[in-house]
Amino acid sequence: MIDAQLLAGLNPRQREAVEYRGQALLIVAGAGSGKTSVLTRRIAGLLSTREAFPSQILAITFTNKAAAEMRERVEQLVGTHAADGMWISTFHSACVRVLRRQAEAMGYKSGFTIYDAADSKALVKRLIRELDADALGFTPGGVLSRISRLKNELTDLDAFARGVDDSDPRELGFLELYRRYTAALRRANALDFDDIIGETVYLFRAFPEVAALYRRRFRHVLVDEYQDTNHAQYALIRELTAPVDAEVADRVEALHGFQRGLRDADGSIPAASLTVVGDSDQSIYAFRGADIRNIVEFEQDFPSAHTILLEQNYRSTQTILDAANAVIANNFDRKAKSLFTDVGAGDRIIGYTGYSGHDEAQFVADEIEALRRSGVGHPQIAVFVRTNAQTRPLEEVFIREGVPYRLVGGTRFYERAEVKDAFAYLTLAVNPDDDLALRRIVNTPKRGVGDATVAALQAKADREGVPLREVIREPEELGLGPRVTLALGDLSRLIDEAALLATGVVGDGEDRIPARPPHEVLVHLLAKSGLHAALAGSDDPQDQARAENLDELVSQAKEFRVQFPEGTTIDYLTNVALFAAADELEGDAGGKVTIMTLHTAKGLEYDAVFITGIEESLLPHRISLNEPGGLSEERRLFYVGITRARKRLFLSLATSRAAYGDVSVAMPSRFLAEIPGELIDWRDSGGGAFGGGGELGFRGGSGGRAGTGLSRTSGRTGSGGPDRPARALGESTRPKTEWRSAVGAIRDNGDLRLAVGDRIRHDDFGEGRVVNVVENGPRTVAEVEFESRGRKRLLVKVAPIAKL
DNA sequence: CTTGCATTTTTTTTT
DNA sequence: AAAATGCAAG
Repeated sequence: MIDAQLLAGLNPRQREAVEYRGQALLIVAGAGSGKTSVLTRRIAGLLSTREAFPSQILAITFTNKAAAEMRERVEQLVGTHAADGMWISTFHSACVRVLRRQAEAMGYKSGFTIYDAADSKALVKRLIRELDADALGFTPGGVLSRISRLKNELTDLDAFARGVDDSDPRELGFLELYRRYTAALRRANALDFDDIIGETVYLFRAFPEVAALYRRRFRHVLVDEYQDTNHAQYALIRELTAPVDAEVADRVEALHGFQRGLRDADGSIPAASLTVVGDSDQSIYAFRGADIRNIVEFEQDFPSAHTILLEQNYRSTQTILDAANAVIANNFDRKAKSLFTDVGAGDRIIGYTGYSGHDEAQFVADEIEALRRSGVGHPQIAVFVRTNAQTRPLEEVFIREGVPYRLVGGTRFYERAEVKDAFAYLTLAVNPDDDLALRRIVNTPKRGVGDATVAALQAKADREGVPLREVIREPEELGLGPRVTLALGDLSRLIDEAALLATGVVGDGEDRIPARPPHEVLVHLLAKSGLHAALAGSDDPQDQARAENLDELVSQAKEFRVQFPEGTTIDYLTNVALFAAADELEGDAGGKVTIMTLHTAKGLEYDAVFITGIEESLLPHRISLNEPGGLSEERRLFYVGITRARKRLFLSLATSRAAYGDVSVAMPSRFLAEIPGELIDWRDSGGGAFGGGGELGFRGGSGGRAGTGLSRTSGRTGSGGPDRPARALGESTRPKTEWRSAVGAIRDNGDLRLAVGDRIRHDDFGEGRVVNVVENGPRTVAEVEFESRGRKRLLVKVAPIAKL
């Protein structure tokens, strides 16, 4: 019997989700429906009733941060140490843990390197060059995404080769690239992100005893965000939750000296229980291979499955939920589901149309200040963007306005060149086979090792079938210049020293000394390689910043030491490789507003949420429109964004936006027309991004009335927004004409040039005379003295003006 | 082999 | 606008 305390405060559905016992359970959990509470109480229930030991529980989350949070909440329910033996981690962390333990079985060494996207790309780029494959139209990105798709589908090299059309030279070219890519990873003792999952599945399939070990151990498997699993992850779950034959079970128990565990009548170990939690409407990772069918077809996959729907939302106001429901209803291929709450309507959504990304950012900054004055603190506020590039104007305005913020994700610290260089050194200390790492740093800092030298090294390595690292062990044999020979010898000795520090293994492993913690290895490498000195000694201020980044890296490595006192250098590198953007959110926001992408925002909630850049070609993103299901996924992304908000929601867009060092004219997103007009209060675009002056040309600024240029042209001037049916219709039948025609009102004057003294006519302000022009390419601003309206500043490219 | 300058390309989202 | 690439000069 589950303790009544564990069920306190739960609604009947949630309670059922905690109490149900059976082989398979699907919890369809709408946004904000309290699924984390349900999951943690379900785990706590299993522990407190002694149905399971902590060690028998495997919970898979989407980010490390979510895992830490879940562990903490389970601990709060059942006591601090009860949760210790549980595995709560991401797919990738769990698989790496398995693979490091069983690496030899799969032909890897335990110290394998994990290649991130940039590493993989660098490798593919080189392979394309070597094969002259760009002549066939191959690009690194294209090849990589295809390889990734194949791996997510568990189509390995052999399987792909069997099905390839060998009359098609392009197909053969791709096969050769796939082959070389696979071979290079193998030789480097490296796995890419997709391999981490795939190789674990292959491991379980090839070695039933290994699979049995984990199946026997994990009696309860719980998977969060199930809608974002790809085929390989699905296969992994099937492997983990399959029964074990009697003979295999006997063998494994004998081999490891285990007691005879739980068995069925026929002697087999029964399948573990599986609980998955997900929401098809929040599936936003199809581009990464996530297959929505995994959740849609769960009941077919597990015929005994029980399904529970959680639709009551405990997060948002009814207004916000109405908007979310209306938007998502436009996705035609979904099961009807509609969130409701009993907290009441709350405030209306605020809409804003700016004339530029800066203007939009100014609106956000102003509203944040207003929120703060009304008692909403910065940590309760988040600003979402579709693409990382959008954060720039936000940052600029926030800095100018003194709005404290933290940026999550974006150009990540760990992706900076100097940081990756440092990691390449560290990698070589634990994985000497990693040729890519050696290539990266062999001439960083400069040692006079150019392409020709690297080619000579590679040639010898290929001849002898050894990694590059071995070739630089005896540089004299290469017949290079004396300086280069000396430098390579020094580098080789440095790697040996670092390897000794990192692993504590001397020579052939006969002797051992205590391994040093990762930050000490790092400090040694940074000092002795000259990497830090080369940057610190440079007169380029950017290099100074890079040197400081390395200092910062060292402090982070020390921080790792505090968190994981037993962590080895390999653990540290793994930790960094599997570090996710959302993991940065751990701890409190420190009094700051959070800026992040819509993707990173999934699973989070804030009192006030700004969704910015709600424009055609940004949300939905232009590229997504060419992909099957792309539009629906973009709509889900918008839905995810909306449902993050508890009390206040702000939707904004800009009519022109800087891109590629140019200004492009944007149209409002079709998604805006899907929100019932009465839910949104459209503000005009007044307010001075240019120092409190007038409006920079966009029509919505005229007259200070409510409503944007969009609603004006649709014949409405009230606060109701565009005139259109509130009811959601199928996408194809939905009338969008008024939005389309509204869009026609946005001007693009091309490269109209104005000079002081020119007379112009503005659609709203009438005639005026140019009194000043600040040339700034496409962002040229003209100051105009209007006869009736006074002085205004206009963005020449987009203002509704004509030269007289 | 390195440096500096000119030219081209790039931005979707991420474990 | 910034980063990556290509090319010529030292």
